Amino acid sequence: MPEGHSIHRVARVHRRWLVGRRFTADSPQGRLDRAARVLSGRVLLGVDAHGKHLFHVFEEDVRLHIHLGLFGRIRHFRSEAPAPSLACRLRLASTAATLHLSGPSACELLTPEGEAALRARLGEDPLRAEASPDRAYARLTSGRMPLAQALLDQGRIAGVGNIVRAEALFLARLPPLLPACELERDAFDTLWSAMRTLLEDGARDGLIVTPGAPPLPSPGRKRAERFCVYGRTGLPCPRCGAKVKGQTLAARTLYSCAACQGVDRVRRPRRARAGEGEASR
DNA sequence: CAAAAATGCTGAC
DNA sequence: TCAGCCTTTTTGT
Repeated sequence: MPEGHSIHRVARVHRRWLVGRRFTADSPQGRLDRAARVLSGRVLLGVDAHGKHLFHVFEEDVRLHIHLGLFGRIRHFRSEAPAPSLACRLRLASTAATLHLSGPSACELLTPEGEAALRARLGEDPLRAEASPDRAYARLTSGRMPLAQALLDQGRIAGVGNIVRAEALFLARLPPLLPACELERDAFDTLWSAMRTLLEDGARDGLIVTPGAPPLPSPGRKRAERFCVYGRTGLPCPRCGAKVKGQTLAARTLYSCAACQGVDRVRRPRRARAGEGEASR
C-alpha cells in the first residue's frame, strides 16, 4: 500500500467523499482513545498528502497526521461497514462513510505549528503541483551517497519508495550506485519525469504498472508481474534479457538490470569492489 | 495451519 | 548497522 501514490489516492478519495461530513471516532483496539475523543463530533474540512504523510484537518484546527509505515492500512466503506478487525486503531464514522485505520507507524493529533514543522522536513513531492524540479535536483545531488539511497531520503524527495525508485531508475537507464552528486541535470530530468509518471498513474489507478513490464506470467503464478525489475531477482530484464540483480543497500533490497543500467561501470567508492550482491555501504 | 515477506522509519549501539 | 515496531497477504507443509 504505502508509497506516495497510495497516500495521494487516499487523500483524493477522502476529499471527494468525506470532506464536509461530521464524524464520530473510536479506537476499537484502545490505543488511540484520547485522539478519538478529540476528533469525535467534528466536521472534516480538508485532506492533504505530502510524500507518504497524510493530513486531515478538522474543525477548530484539529489536525490528524497519519503515516502508514510498512504495515499500515486505511480502508473506507461507503455502505455498511463491517466489524473492525481486532487491530483497528482508529475508526471514523459518518452517515456517508466509515474509515478503518490499522497498523500505522504514526497516527497523532498535531497543532498547525507541529504540522508545519513536520512538513518542513519533507523534500519535493513529485505529486504536488508546487513541486520544484530545481529544488529537487539541488537536494538530491547534494551528497556523495549512491543515487538509489538518496532517492529514498524523504527529506530530499518525498513519496518515493522501494518500488518507484527501482522502476524509475530502470526507466531512466541510470546506474543506482552512481554518486548522487554526479547526476547530470538532463539525466535527472528523465528520472524526475519517470517518477512523476509512475506516481501519477499509480495514484489514478490504485496500483503501479511500469510501462514495458513483462506480459502476465503463466497462469500458474499467482502474483501479477507489474514491474520491470522490482522483486524480479534472477528473472530476465524485459528490455535486454539479462538477469535482474537484487542487492542490499542500506538495509533495503535494490533491484536493477546491470546490463541496461551500467551498474558495473560505475566507479566503486574506494577499496571495496567485493562481490556481486553485496551491500555497498 | 504456520511461516515468511512486504511498498517504512526510528532509535540505540 | 541492526533490531524493533506492527498488520495483512501470500506461500508452503
